[in-house]
Amino acid sequence: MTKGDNTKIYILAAGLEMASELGLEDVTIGALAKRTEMSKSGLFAHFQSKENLQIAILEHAVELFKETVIVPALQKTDGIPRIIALLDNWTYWGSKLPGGCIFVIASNEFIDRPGKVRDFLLNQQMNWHQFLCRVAQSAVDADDFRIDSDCDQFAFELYSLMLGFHLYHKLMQSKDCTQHQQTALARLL
Amino acid sequence: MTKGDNTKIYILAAGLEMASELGLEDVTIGALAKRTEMSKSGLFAHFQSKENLQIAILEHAVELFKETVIVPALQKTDGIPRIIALLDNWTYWGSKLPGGCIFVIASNEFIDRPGKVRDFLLNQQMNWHQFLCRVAQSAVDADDFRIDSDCDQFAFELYSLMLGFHLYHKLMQSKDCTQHQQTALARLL
DNA sequence: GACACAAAAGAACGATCGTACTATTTGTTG
DNA sequence: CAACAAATAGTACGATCGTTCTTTTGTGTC
Repeated sequence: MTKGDNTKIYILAAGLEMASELGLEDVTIGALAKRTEMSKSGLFAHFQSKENLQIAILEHAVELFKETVIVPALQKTDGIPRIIALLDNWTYWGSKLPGGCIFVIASNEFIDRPGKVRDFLLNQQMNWHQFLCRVAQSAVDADDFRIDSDCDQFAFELYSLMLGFHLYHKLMQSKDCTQHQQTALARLL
Repeated sequence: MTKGDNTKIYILAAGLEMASELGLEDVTIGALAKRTEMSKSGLFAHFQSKENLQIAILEHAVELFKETVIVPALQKTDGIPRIIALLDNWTYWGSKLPGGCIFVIASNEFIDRPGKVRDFLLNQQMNWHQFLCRVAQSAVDADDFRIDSDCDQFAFELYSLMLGFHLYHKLMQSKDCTQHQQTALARLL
């Protein structure tokens, strides 16, 4: 672990927080340099372009996401316990970032902005959906679900509940949304 | 209807489209002036500040939203027919804008950006939730729902499905998401 | 057609944008 | 400690940002 690598991680952590607050596009080199107490050029040298910085932030977020959400959930037993853990971990993940889950924020931001960042997000979101499908399938295999359950359908509905929770919690600061999400999940299971 | 009013409406229509593409923050005075073939200062004079422009775009969107989504739904009979119409109209509304529903885009954008724009969005989203609640209540009154249905819960789940559809459709371009949304709605009703 | 007022354009402001180039500092290795 | 490479800072670039002020153009009224 060289010095440059340490700095880079430090930058990316600050960049991730900033991206959650303002969106990826408004993580400007100058503002991020100020926040990390570096010079614009010193920071820029790590990434060579703003687009690379944006993708590096997302890659960093993916690593954190795996640590925070995926790995702990996979340690639970197959089926419903894992699904519940997944939802809990996802909520926790969103609570650690000021604007909530960076992938939700950035995905909405880049819906109509073609380029490498959008491509990355598209890929990440597809992977996430696939992962939810596999988790659902493992619940079927564990006999927690009816055998004819449509895993794609389940993944869509589960992620929709996360998106709903995100907006109700972060924008509207609804006190009931945790309960609403739990109730909806119970019916879904 | 004076000339200035006409121009203003024309600007707001272009601004709404641009905001759906890029987000409200990136609707730049200069870029919007180029798109409307006006001068920066000529355009600016209509709004006095960028914040006012952003709010004017949202107010314009609210008017359009009422015309497109709310009013036609209220013409349907109470209960399930109205709910189905609402979902259909909402989907149509999102399909007319390049980045999808401006309120979803802007809400995610302004989650952590305090100010008048966030306040406006917060209010608009609360109203939207309340409206969904009332529609659900009218379904209870029309005996389409069980009498003990929790309208808040229903509104949360219905809006979550819209948010899920939005992301799956606009970012991931999923072909199945219409079907998934329909299936989820059927179970919800 | 002259007058008054509204609407739009023009020009300029300091600030910040992303990026390029050059210098300086810091770390590692012989 | 010298030498070299890696990391960071300094400076400057044209472009664009939001905003202000002044000037021109357009519209409606007596």
